[in-house]
Amino acid sequence: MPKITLPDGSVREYENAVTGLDIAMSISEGLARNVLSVEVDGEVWDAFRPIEKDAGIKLLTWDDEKGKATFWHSSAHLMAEAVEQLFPGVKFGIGPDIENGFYYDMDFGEINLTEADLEKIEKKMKELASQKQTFMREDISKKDALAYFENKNDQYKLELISELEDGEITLYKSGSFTDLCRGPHVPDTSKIKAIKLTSIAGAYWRGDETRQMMTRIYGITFPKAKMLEEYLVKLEEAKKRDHRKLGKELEIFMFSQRVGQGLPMWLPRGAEMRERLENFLKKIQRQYGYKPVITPHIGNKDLYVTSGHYEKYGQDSFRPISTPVEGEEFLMKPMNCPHHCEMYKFKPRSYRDLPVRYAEFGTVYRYEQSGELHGLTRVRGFTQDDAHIFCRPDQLEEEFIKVIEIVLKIFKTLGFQDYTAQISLRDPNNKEKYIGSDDNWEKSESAIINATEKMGMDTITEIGEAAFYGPKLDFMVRDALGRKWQLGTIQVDYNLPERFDLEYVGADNERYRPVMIHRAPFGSMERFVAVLLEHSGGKLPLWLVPDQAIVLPISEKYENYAKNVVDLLQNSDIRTLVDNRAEKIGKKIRDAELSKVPFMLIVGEKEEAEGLVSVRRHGEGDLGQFTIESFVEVVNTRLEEELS
RNA sequence: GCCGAUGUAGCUCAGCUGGUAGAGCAGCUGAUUUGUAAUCAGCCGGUCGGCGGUUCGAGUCCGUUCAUCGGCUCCA
Repeated sequence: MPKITLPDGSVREYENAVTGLDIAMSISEGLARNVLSVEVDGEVWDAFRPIEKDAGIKLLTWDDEKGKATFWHSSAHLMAEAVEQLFPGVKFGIGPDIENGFYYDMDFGEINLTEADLEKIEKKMKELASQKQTFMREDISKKDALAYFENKNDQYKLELISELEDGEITLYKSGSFTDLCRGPHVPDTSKIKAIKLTSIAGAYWRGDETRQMMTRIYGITFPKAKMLEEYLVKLEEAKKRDHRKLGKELEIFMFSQRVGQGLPMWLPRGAEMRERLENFLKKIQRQYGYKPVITPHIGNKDLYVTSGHYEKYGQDSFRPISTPVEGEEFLMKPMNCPHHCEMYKFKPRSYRDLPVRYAEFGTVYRYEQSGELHGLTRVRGFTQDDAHIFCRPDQLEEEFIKVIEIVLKIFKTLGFQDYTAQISLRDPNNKEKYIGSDDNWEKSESAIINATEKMGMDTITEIGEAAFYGPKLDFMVRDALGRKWQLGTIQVDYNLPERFDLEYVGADNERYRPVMIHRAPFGSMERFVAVLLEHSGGKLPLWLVPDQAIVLPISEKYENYAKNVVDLLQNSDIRTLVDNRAEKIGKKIRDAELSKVPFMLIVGEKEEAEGLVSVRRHGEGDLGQFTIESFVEVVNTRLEEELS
């Protein structure tokens, strides 16, 4: 006689074991149609699995993330079934649901799958889905499970099973396909109405590059055809916002094969924009007591031997630069901290001098793997808005808080409201991956946790994600389309002060070791600008945008007046262009709209006669006529709002 | 680095089964002198990513290499 408690607190009693579907049916038929799975005391179950004991349940539909996950996981099975029918003998790895859809890793042996095959599989899936195949759950002993997949000659499933405990193994069967699976699944395949296999890619078995390369097929499915259409439209929108496309269109940056892969070059409009960002941060840093420093682009190899980076990354980096002196080697600097450590050592430091905060927009070079390069977000040469804070252990938490303030100020100014702060701690079961004493790790981890708590921040904590030298706090932002990007980072480091033998003299005249904080609120200028472009869709804030206004004379007759307007605006520090082409005003407006200039100033007979401009706002339209002075004021007010 | 795909004018793209390149936009020139998202005409522009091969003949087929894209892995 299970007693079932629903989320609203109501309790229903049933005579016998009851399934999620039964419960849904007893509420309404519509709900029963929509239910995908059911959460039973916090665990997601099949909606068709009998509940025998008292439980608190929640019926999951497409509107629940967990319901979606069930839907997509079942879709992965459906795809596997289709593949197995079309390509008998294919072996299966894993096929989970993901944030947007699902994938399945499969070993096709000698067969080379092409995009055209995706359509075939898709078609087969639709056929199978419409057969309304039910999913069946079956508990199976380890022995029987091994025997089953032994028979199928699927070494991947055998490997997975070998790692499972007897008694916790289940199979799911739908149509002709049986899979090792924890579940849960949707009641039947007919719920899967719209199917799109999106891409095909290679993926190492269990993410290990020394192991078999499998074929991964990504797909997404929906319960309604319209949802798929909307999703595809959203994908198109995302493509339009791609910073690689916008960077080209807006002339922000470029790459050249001849210069080299992953080596971005900032075009004038991009370089000016970057300078504005840098100046904005420099001003804040001055207020927070940072001192600018400048260091060279290369450093002696010994510097990185001392820092420990050479040992860890030397083999995967740009090769050292040799000199006429036998045995002398330099490295392109992969980070700025070793240089800054040496600067700390320039003179003896007193406890009164700390914290010392050295800031530098430092360009660094890292040999990223070629397949990993991606626009401005992943490059081989980039500029960090780097700074290193050398402080006493008792100052650590306070300094950490101040850095967080800077990061939050930047995010606020640039409109990244939706961010996640992730605390990355070390994996206590895998301590040999990290350097530094247990004691130091504990101290720095608690400093980060305390600082975020005092700032009242929402954080997520990831165990095992720390850098090898210390824990960190990373800021991830979501862009307008919900994609996640890592930007700012704050990292505690007890290791480099040790390796560089950094010291300060305490009040008791004893020598002590300072703590170091690495921090970069933007992360890198390249990545930040990339994210900013995608976040804004190229409609940059007025204070950053390359050209703030463009004057559009109606005809040649008003060119002189247009020139006057440009001069006046430039004198008021408004970045202004003029379009003097012999084109009609409609064409000039169209081109200006496409190039995303925030303000278009149309000038013709009326404007010249009365000393006015007709203002059109990008994406909004005509704002009416303004005097030059009042337009300047509109711009300045807007700038103040943005930077306040 | 690995798997797969792609690579034609500054940009976006066409070019069927091999017969020696084409459009729109941009640019230039001229005409037009224009009132809130494309005025018209003419012209310029490509050793079809590079190298090698097959062939009477290759943008089209093969090999190789470089770059880009989608993933995997990695990210001081």
